[in-house]
Amino acid sequence: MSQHRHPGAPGRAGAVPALPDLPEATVARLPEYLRALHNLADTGHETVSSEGLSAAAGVNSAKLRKDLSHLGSYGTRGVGYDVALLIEQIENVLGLTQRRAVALVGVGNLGHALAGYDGFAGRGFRIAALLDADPSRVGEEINGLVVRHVDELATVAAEESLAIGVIATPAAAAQQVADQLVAVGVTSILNFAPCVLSVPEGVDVRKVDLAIELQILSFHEHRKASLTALPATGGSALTALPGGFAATDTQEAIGT
Amino acid sequence: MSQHRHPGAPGRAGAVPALPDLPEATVARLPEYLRALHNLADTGHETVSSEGLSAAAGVNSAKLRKDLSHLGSYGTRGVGYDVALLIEQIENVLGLTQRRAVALVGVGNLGHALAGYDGFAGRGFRIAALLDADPSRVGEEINGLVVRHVDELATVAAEESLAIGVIATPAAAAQQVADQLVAVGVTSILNFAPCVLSVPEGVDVRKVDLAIELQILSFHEHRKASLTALPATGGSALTALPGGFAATDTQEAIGT
DNA sequence: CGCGATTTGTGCACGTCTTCACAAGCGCCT
DNA sequence: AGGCGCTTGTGAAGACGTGCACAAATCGCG
Repeated sequence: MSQHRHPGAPGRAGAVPALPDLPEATVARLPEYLRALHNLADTGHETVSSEGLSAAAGVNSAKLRKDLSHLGSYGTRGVGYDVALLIEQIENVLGLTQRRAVALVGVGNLGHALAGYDGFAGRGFRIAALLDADPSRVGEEINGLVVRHVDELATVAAEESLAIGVIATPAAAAQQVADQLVAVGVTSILNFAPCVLSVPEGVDVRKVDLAIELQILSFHEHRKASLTALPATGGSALTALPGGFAATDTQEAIGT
Repeated sequence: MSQHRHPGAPGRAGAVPALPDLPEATVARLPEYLRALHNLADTGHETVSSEGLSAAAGVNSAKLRKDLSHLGSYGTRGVGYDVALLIEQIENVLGLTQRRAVALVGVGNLGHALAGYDGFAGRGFRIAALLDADPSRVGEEINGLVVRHVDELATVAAEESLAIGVIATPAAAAQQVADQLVAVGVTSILNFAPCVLSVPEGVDVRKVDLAIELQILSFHEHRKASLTALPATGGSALTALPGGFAATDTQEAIGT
């Protein structure tokens, strides 16, 4: 039951968690593994093989093993991974041991939905404040939180240590909000506004854009339509895929 | 003003648009370029250089040129790209010339927000139907559309050709909805439910998971905190980044 | 105690993506 | 017409990510 201590893990740092400098692609998949692991834990599984976990997470088993190997050696050959231990390790690496405070700016259509999203509390986050620039929205109560004016951001930041800012404003306001977030010390931003943010070095920005996702799907749809229009060069070109389909964020064809 | 005809473009297909088999990474960035181009067009720009466009889209200029070169040669050396022409070409490649019909399943918290999202109409999509399994939600009118029961999916599909299905249900219902979508011929799915979907070959699934995005940010936050805790080995390790930061979906540090 | 079944962890080869650096091409000015 | 500056398009090299295939390690059983 070692709380969080790699026995002889690689990576030479002092005493602290010892960040193993994970590949970015691995980091992006760890949350996926974590979710699958929680599911397994809830259904009473004590251990899981790389094969089983990879199936649950929708990835290749070799990839999963390589990903996990970057965290250290937390598996037992011939047995598999201890579910509880692995959950603990991944949460540790992702920094989810502390419940991070999230400030959500923009309480419009999307902001409302995000404020009511239960995936926050369940996955290591806590909405610390709802903010909006529109005075008519200030004071509204959503999910037990009162909307405050965005200019109170400094006050909010003083009250508690904000880790992450979520921008759910129109594109026109996003840059200004980002600047305000950065000004109060936020160094991680999740941007739902369809625009590019410029931020100083050291600040991370991730973007989620619904329209972009749809357009990527549209491309594939367009491509598939063109393919079926052709007389299928070389056998069943549709059932046996051309073989360049699956990519970064696209899952495809996981059996029956 | 050639409507859509590559002069001597590579890629040997019959007469139709001639899909050049773009790299997936390029496809993922084209929508970004498209948005930047629309902004430029709205502000009166006739042409734009790769440098200018790449700055507006938040990417490297060489990458942008290589991406665009995959579409064909639509630039003029010494001048740049014709904004209107490039918009047309990208929309053509992405299959946005036809307004694709989107079926949105799950009209809960998030579904409401998506139904009200104006990025659909503006970017080549049209919500063809709102569906939900909850009878108490059926009949509700959102944004001019009436929510129908998910079992009517076949009827909806018969009425018009559904291109894309969006799943905004709880995770528990997502797989069943996906099956239903596939059953009526949908071959592209955008999944907001935090779970892995299994679909037959030839069906594309893209996933958007808020919690995952936050957890990835959490990791970087965690890492940055650990770094500042150290006595900064080797000069200003914080202002001069370790140099392995920027990745797939993460923009970082775009100057002042 | 040894053996076989099982599963992890990883070296290696391959493919994809990114970035640099520069030749080729275009327009403008003289 | 010729030259000059600017910008595209691309070859090549390097970084990164993926997946195979197998050795090393562990458990259970006879």
